[in-house]
Amino acid sequence: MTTSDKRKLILDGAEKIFAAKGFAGSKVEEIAEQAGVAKGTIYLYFPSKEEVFISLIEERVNELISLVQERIKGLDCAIKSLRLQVKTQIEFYTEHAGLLDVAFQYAPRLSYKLQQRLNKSRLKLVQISIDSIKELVSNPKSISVNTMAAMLDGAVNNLLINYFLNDYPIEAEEIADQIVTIFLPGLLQQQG
Amino acid sequence: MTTSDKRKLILDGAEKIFAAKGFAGSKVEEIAEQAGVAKGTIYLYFPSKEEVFISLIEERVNELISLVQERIKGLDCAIKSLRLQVKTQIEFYTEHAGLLDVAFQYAPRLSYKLQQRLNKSRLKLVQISIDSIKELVSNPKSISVNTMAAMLDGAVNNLLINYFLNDYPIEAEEIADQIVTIFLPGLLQQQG
Amino acid sequence: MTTSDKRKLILDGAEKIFAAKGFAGSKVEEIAEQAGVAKGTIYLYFPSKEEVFISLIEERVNELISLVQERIKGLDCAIKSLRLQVKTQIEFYTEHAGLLDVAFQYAPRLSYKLQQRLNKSRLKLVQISIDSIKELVSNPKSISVNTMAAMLDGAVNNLLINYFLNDYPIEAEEIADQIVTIFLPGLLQQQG
Amino acid sequence: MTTSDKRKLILDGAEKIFAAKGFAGSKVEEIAEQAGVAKGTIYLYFPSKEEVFISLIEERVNELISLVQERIKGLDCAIKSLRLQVKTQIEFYTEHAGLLDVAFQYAPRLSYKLQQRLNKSRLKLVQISIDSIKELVSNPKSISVNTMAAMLDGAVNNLLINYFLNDYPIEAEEIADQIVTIFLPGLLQQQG
DNA sequence: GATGAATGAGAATTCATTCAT
DNA sequence: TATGAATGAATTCTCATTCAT
Repeated sequence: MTTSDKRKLILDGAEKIFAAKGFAGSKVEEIAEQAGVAKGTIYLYFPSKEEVFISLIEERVNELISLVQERIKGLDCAIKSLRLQVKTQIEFYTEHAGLLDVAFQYAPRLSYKLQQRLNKSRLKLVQISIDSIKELVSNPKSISVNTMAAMLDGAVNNLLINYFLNDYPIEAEEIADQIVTIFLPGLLQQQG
Repeated sequence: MTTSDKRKLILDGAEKIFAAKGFAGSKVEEIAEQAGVAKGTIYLYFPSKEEVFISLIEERVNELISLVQERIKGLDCAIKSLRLQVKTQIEFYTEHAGLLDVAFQYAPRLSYKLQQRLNKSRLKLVQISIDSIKELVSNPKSISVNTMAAMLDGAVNNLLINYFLNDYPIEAEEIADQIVTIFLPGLLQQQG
Repeated sequence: MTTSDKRKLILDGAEKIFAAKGFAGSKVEEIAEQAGVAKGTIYLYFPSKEEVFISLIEERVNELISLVQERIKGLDCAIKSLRLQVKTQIEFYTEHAGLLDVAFQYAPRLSYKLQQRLNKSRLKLVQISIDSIKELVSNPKSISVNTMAAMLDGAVNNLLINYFLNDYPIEAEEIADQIVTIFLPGLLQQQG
Repeated sequence: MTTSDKRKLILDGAEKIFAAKGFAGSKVEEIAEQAGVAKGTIYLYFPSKEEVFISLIEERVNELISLVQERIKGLDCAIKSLRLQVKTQIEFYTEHAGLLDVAFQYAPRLSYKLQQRLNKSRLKLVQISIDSIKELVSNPKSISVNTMAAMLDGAVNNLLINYFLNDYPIEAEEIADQIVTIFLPGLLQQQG
């Protein structure tokens, strides 16, 4: 097993625990157990519990971005592209349930330097939606693309939380359709 | 000073600290200091730190609900009613910045009994949006009112976070307009 | 029991443990137990184990200095004064066996700021001998008073360690006599 | 490279680290690094960190003894012999600054068996001074040779520490002269 | 022999809660 | 009622030692 295999093992274990219990509620020992390594091993790969946390978020955000970019590459229909972006995001959030919420929730308690790193990741995430909306609404009339992207992201997120809370099965296709159905008319009316 | 005055004092202090530092990051001592009472006094009014937390959320959610109900009472235009509901929510969230997010974030780490209480509050919140949308869209075609309400709530929330992050001034009127502008077309098309 | 009583209790407990086991070998829990308080209580009075250590040394050095100054006050014979100073030092070291050695041993591992504080105490200690020798040897011929004081202090210290190691009973009178017997001729020849 | 070469490498590395940071403050990893070997290699040559420590002291003490014996062999003047012994000790202590102090400081925390071994080394060291004083003071009047030797050793040690603390350059000749100047008269008066 | 990744017992420190005043 | 000193369970991080390569 290579060094980066073990790093991945730890991050995967950390994700399960952090997503379930939040940052403060997750014990390093639990993470180690979940990852199948010893407590001390975690400190060979990361200098602190906080650094495990930040690294995990950065990793996942980058994965999501790569995934979206790869999938919508070459699509020529802006509506299809938006829908696919939303769907990919839903699938990813579902697979990493709760993690990203936990992530940004804890930001204010981290050191300034770590907050900066987290915020960079957060901005990368919103950028995905910004790109998709830009493609769709080239000259928005009255609302900025950023604002529209923020609404879209929030709607996606909260709809998922709602599904989780009610224990509905998450069907990415269906949810993506619902989102697009509600948003598309409003977005299109923004076309200048 | 009456008993309920002191209770209020404690909850107000707790809100400031919880909103800034999250549940785990907030020390009882800090809350006491912020409230201007001694640490021990808090335990005269609440049996535990967790109970302070839950009581605070319940209190604030009830305040928001009363406020919305009072404001939209007697309005006969559904669109105006929706807009006012959104605006009120924005003003309230702004005043209690971060608190409600913190609240629901911590839910999974509380005991089952306390989670039940928190979820009741959460459902009450979504209910506000459900009521407004029901008024607007009496017979939705393909998407449930709950789903639409969840999107709306998520969009409101996230837009606010976006404003905070970018240090834009929060103008409730303007933000409410933006939300309604994007959502209204989609919602109206749902009219069966 | 007043606040300073408890502080004293902790320092007394710490002295026993530090002297017996050194800084690194002493556990905060043991110190607490020895002092008859809970582990957490120590952190009400001192911010860290290191601070307990430094405070203890400072306290004891100040006590020794006061004791010597008080005892030799008013003596007009320099030889008697030197002898009394040596004797007092011996009695004090005996009562606080090993503590001061431990103290200065650990200096290099403390932070710079704490080292400064320790060194101040160390200099205060040597100053006692310097004062006594100055009184005896007003115009030293070839060796500085500081140098002579350092030899005297070292001899006192090591003689005591030697007694401890061999489990001889420590008779301050006798040891003071031995020191003075060996040193006096050499010191007097330094009289310019 | 032979087995004993590597052993020497490790002990030399250990000395630097132990002298600078004490026993508890020295990490096996640092010692390995300083010695230019891997951590695991140390455990091929020594069963534990403690054993590295004790072996180091024994080695150095034996070197010092050999050095003194060799140098004063054949000298017929007892005073010159004493002075040379002191000077050799000073040179050795200077070269191995701090090591021996560290050594005996840690004795109480070692296992009984290891303490015995350390004490044997300590006695060997004092024996050097005892031998020199015996040569000078064949029938001491009132103070035992051991006692005088302990004073001498303490004075040498402390004078060196004093020089270190004040950052004076260590001139073995000069310091040996100062020691002998102060001690000789007292010692000679002990001649029965 | 040599390596250094992995282990896990052990220690310092924190902080919710209690309780004597 | 109100206080805040005292408690000790719980948690993060360290580092001597082992062992597979």
